[in-house]
Amino acid sequence: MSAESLLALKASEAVKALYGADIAPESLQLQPTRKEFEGDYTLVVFPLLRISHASPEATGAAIGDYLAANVPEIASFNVVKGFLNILLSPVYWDELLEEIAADGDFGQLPSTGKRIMVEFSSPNTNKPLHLGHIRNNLLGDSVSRILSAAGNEVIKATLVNDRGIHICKSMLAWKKLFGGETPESSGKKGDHLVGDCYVAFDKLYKSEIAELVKGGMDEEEAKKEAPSIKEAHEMLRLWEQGDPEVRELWKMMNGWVFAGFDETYKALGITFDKVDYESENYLLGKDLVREGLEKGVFVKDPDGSVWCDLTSDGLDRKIVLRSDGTSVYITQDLGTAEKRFSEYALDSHVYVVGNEQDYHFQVLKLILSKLGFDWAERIFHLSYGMVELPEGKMKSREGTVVDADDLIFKMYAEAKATSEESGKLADVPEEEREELYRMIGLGALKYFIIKVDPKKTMLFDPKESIDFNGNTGPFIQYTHARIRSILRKAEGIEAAVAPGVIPSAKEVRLIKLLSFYPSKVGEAAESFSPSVIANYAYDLAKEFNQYYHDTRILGEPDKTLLSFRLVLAKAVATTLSKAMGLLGIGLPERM
RNA sequence: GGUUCCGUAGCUCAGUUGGAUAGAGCAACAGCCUUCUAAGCUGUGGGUCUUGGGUUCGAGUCCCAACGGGAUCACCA
Repeated sequence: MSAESLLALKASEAVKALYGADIAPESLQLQPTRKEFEGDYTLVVFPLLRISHASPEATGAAIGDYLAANVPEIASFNVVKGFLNILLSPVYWDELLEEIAADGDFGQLPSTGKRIMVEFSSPNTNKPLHLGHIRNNLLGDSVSRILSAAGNEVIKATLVNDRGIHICKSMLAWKKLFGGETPESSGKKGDHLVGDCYVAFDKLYKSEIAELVKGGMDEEEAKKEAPSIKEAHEMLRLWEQGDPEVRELWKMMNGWVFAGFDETYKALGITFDKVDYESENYLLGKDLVREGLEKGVFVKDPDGSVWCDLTSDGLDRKIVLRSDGTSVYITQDLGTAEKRFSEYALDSHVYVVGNEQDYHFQVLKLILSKLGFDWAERIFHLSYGMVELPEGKMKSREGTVVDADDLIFKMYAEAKATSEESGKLADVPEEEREELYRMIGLGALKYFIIKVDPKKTMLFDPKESIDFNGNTGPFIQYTHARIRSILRKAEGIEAAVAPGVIPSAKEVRLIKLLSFYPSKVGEAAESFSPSVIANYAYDLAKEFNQYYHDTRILGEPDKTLLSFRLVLAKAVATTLSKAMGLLGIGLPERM
């Protein structure tokens, strides 16, 4: 049992014994003591004054006396205003450390028996991935790992957006303007080549619009009448009819893009359990529309289009089927959700999608629950904020994006430069060194993104490179490398916790921090927020670095104490490694 | 305009679900490498938590309003 729950239980007994009132242990306000006060845990007694009918000081002292007499783990207590600070005994910390060190599954929470699907990434195949996608991928990957550590069975899924007008734009531009260029002939990564086509289309399209407007057409009209957009629409129609030539071109260009994406995913260390393609799913949902019409959830307009009226829920009327009978985006999403929940018997489904689609998911959930699916409320939209540049939003079509591949390479190069400057890895084999540079560069990038609360819009300034000092991934990696270095040198020394060691204040703080790890995993899972884990890992690393600075480990003459410190250091390294592992960040043996 | 998210140090971000004197990092300045890795450690300066009300023993945190910023409200995806 954790100290916190033990104390809460005993405090609840105290209240019963002293004042005759029943208070549930979990409703007591027990928290870690702030570091400017003496104590380990603090009971806030203000809420109990109504029961005790005594001053805060007297109430705190009375409960403190009771606890000290009945809980052997308590060494002493003090009362400051309405705060009862409780100090636990050295033996308690020794035993706690021993428990943590011996538990190979520390931080792996018991199974909930639940199966959760996490959908993320879901890229369009008409342009390469950029920094915004990186945030999506890292969040999805990390949330999956965290949910899994919290005892759930997790299925990582992605839905590749491989068809539609945007793909046709790239295809058309390639056909007209790229003279048969291929990734092989140009040496360009496939997704980048297709992205160039997309930009080229946009340029052409805009010039056509300008031309038409000059000729006296109004802009709205020109946007519809530009020859290139009409051609793109024609191409989409041919694609839907299965025209062999169009399908062939589509297959070839998508193949380039997939090869490019694979490289990027590999560099980021991201994998999926299930990959769906929109080209195979886009007809899903039509049955649901039929069903909804029968149930009266949807209505058909005279022109044949089908709508869901959400005005009584404070939203608008939403179209679910066009007048020509073809489906819209949400139709497919309705169908895909239904298919997944029934096929996989999901308990819940998390969608990692940017906050620009908040409205879409609100509507999606509402329509599903109107259709009578009780699982609709177990859909969670993990809505994350945009990554912005100092100038504002990134725009693919205008080329103001931070390219994922470029950024990953820059981080690697930066790590390499920093490392070479220090010369610490001079004797490490080339291949291993390269591996370390990648790990550190990626660690800096991933941590930078993931330490921020997902909800918040975050800023990235390409002119200032991502830091390697301070509250960063490499800081934590460095702390780990230091510990591993000590442990290598300590090989042969027996490391065990012996009772009777009186931990220093710093050591107690470290053990306490370690003991928080499982509850941090739970908290992160509950709020779908990897930043909780990132901030925890930083706190732990920072605490250890302070300890490292003023406490010698290997030089300690007392064998028992030496052994205790080695166990502590190892537990810190292991926990850091687990925590960072949940963020998809590797920790090096040396750096 | 409706809905929704956000507003904390010069900058980037935390803030344990309402608790004690609001914390880190970067940037600036001053120190610490004959001692386990200086990608580290220590110190100094820096705040009307956007503003105004309310709820209560207690508000950065909850409620209301205003101001500022983002997103969204298509027979687009």
